[in-house]
Amino acid sequence: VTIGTVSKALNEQGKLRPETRERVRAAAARLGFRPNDLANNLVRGRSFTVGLLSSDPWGYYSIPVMTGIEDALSDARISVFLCSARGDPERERQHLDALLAKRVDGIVVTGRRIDARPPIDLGGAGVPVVYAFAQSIEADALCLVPDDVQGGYIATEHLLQSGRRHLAHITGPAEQEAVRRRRAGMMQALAEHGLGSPEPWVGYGSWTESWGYAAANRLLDDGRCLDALFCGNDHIAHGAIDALRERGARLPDDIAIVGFDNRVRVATETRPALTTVDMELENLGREAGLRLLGLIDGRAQSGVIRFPCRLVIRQSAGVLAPSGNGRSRS
Amino acid sequence: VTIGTVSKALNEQGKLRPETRERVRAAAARLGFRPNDLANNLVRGRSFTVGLLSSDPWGYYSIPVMTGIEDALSDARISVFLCSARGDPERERQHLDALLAKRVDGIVVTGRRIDARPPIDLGGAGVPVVYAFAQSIEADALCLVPDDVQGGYIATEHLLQSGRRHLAHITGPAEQEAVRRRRAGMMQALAEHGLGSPEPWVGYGSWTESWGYAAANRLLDDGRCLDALFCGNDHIAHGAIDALRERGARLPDDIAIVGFDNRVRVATETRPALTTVDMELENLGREAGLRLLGLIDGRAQSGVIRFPCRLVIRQSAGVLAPSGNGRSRS
DNA sequence: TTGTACGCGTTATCAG
DNA sequence: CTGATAACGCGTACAA
Repeated sequence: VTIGTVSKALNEQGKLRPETRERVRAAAARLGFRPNDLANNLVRGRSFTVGLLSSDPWGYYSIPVMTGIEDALSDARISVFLCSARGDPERERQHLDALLAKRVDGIVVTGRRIDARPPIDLGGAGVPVVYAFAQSIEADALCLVPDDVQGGYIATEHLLQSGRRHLAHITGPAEQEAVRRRRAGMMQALAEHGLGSPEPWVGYGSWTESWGYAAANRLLDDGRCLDALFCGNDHIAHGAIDALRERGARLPDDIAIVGFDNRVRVATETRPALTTVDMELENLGREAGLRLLGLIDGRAQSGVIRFPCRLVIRQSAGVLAPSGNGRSRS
Repeated sequence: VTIGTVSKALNEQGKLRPETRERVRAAAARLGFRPNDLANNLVRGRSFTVGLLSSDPWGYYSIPVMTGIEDALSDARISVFLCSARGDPERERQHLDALLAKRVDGIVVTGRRIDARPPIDLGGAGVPVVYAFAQSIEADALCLVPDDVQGGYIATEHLLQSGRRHLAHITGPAEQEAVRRRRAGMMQALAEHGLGSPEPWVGYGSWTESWGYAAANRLLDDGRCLDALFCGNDHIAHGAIDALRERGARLPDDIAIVGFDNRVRVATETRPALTTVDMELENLGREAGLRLLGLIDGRAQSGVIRFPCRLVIRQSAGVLAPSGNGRSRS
């Protein structure tokens, strides 16, 4: 019935008579007693919390990453502070200060895009950091990102395997790393099939359905020889499909289409349903959580690690089995 | 140079010589010293954290709510634990236990839908709770939800103001409260214009683009007299627009369309761009944060509070000014 | 104006 | 096997 004994009873520690242990347990349950983590953490010098600093205002990509992180961390009984900085450096500072004051065991930084960003400023606090779906410009940071080259490769490979030879690529802004890398993966697959030149048509624009619609119409207006379309994301693919349908193309027979992102409410709803590339962000988040645990335990690691994407086959590019089988290509 | 003095210096407390205060500050900055919130919180008996328990696996609605909450709470220097239960009662229990052990000052519960759910089980811990975009079946809970009746009302009113008289409604599953309430708002507006009977066609289905597409096609096949369509969400509206366009209807001249949700990457991308109802979830989240602060400070409140929706006018229903001016109608 | 001692709720160590 | 005590890092009265 003394304070120290209770601790041992509830934590299965030390030598206690089973009867005492049970008596304490019963009393604890009856009183609704819960150990106070704050006090516990104070003496152990750890908070069993991590901060998730997100720059992605709508959570397009943060949500699955976050889910994965939580999944990996819940086994270690670690809770997650969500901090949406919304790209505002001022908010980021405030959140960071709060996290450090709360003595988080680690920090995960997620982005809206994978393009390298300035590192977060820890002010000398030795807190482990991992960038998930984000990259830091500092050399020794640990960054986890999807393998966009491999993603572009398996998308293209799938189109080529189904016998297509005249590809075009409608994609996002040329200055984004993901755009460049997906295009590089496409070129790599084409080259392996001896189709590297002349280079296929590549249209840079925005990540929107309207851009996909406009670009597809332009392709048809130009009267290009075309039997396959690789779209930089699912919204673009949706717009392209609408344009092609309106102009009377039979899909996928006349033109096969592959998208990117596997945004479910989009990809399953196009007519035909969209074959697309999934970045497996939940898995990336889980990996981020696991590696953060590693850093917390003192196992050093750094560098950019790319995780393979997966082809999700629906109807927009025929019904072939996947070929790339997910091995990394970058 | 002593421990207690530092506390006073950094917290602007007690009487100290300005020089000493400055000296301490300089040293603190140099050493990168940060007060340990855990220790502070332990003595103050508050953690300055709240838990956000989300049942919405993809964050469709949780994200804006969450953003608003964070916004409201950051002024009170409160951080947010994100817990995604994904509808799994087991996960919810675990998260809840963790939150209570961490001594959160309050809990916000968000849902995927507003339909009443069982209350969270606090096990007798006196922690304030507010349900945001969620409702509890218990009577005295504080629940904040959008006013779907008013939302349906302003959508319909807008169509009627532009001279339309033959409305139909394509919406989600009949058993969802939001579906019933939006429909009720529609009926109310129609009744006020003497158009309550015969009742307009209402199609219940799923929240998907493909359902909108199918339902619109069915309407045209039936050869119904139709000059306006109120869709239960933007995905449905997108599908309906595609179907109408394919069948040669001129939009919005032949048929005016209003959606629901103001999901930006959808509503701005339809052809024509979609006039739709915004639930202002970020505002709802902010309100949830504010009211949770109220509960924490001991200001009791309870009951279901509905927040008005706002009509966002684009091109799909003509270019009329909004009429309902946002006053609550439920 | 500054230093000292106590308490917050735990766990760990040691003495009984 | 169980009870007492120090320590975790801070704020805060109170003593110097």
